Amino acid sequence: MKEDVNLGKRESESRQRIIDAALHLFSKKGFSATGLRELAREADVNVAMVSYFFGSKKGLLKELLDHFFSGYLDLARETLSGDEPVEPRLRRFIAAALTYFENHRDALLLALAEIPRDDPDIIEHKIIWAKQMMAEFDQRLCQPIAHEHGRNIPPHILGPLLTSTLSARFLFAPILQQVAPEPCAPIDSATIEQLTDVLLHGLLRDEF
Amino acid sequence: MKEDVNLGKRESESRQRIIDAALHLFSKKGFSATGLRELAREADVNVAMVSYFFGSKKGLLKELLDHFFSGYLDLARETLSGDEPVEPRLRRFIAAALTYFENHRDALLLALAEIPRDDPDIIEHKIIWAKQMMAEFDQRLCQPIAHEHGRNIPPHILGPLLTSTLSARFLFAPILQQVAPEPCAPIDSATIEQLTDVLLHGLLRDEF
DNA sequence: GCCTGAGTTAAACAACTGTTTAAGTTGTGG
DNA sequence: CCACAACTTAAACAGTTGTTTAACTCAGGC
Repeated sequence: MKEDVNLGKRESESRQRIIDAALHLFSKKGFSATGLRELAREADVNVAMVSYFFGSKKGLLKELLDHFFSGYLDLARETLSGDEPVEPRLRRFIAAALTYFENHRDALLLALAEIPRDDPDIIEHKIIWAKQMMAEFDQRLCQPIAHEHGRNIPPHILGPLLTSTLSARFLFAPILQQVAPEPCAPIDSATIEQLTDVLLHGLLRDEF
Repeated sequence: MKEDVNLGKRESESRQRIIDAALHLFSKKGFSATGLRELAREADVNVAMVSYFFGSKKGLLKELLDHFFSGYLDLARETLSGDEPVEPRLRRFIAAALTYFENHRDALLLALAEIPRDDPDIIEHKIIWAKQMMAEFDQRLCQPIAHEHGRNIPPHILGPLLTSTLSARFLFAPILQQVAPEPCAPIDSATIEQLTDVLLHGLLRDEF
């Protein structure tokens, strides 16, 4: 984050309204298709406030992505740490990630859209995050799984697999809500259990 | 597709160049962040040719998405049909989908980004596709899995789960290629086998 | 009350956007 | 050769874009 981004002594309400409006609009229309005047209107601020608080439209995007990715990394570290066998740790991770995604649906959709993008202004943050996630998954999941269960899944397979599988419901929810109501319901413990079951079976059971 | 979209008696090379350039640029930068002049430059055509061939920029997007989604639906129908048990059919589907995604990496990334978008001009196609996929998965996978394996996974969970899990490697490849070289290598049979293994274990094995 | 910093605004700006239009070119068939 | 359809182009257009700037307002501290 640039040093010249303005932060008041008190947490600014306008700033938070911009963030909320940005998450909403960016997730539904995409970053580039959302104009700043539309965003400002929804946030009830003047269009210049985005530059004032975030330096630029892209600065706003970076902040949203950084916040989301670092939250995800933090929860992975918290849930995967410890000396227990991998299974309870993986259970904890799955439940925590699903809850995190549920609570940050818009940010998740935005992040998923931005992951494969190659914008030079943004890519470094993503690379830093990806490296840290890969390291965490390798140390905390891939190696213990290999040790305890004899399955060798490299981190560049396991990382994307976990994140995508756990994201799936949320990614498709906006379109599936037009087909059936269930996908938009808040994720419940039965669904968490079901997805946990599928993933634990898939990752920790013996050769098929 | 609008009737006034121009199709020549001979397959137009310019048209195909536009499609190729669009897939490339839309997948890397997103639809809205890709300007038509940039696209025309890469395709070596005049900017008016997009409207000439596709009616509009959005017409081009619709065509790319329709083509991708219908290909995916077709392969699902082909691989999942028949009276065999669900396991060999699911195996076939997984291998075919991974190959399809490998061969249409750019279109996949574009489609994944567009899935949660709510653009009124495009959403109907996605809904039609989603309904058809759900019906296919329900009939061909959910019900047989419940029958043969006693696992009840609703189509609105299974559909997104399969598609996302099989997409994962490709979604993260552009960013992970900066971390390690493997994610960008063409998908090999060992990786297909590994992902098949994980999914079959996860979906078809007994309660954990 | 004054000063200062933070927040806010309206206007301006240069650049870009997708689309349209009219003219021109090319290829094919009679 | 001519007619016609398909393809191609350059220019124009109205609208939109993100950013900048200067002026103003507000709040807090001295």
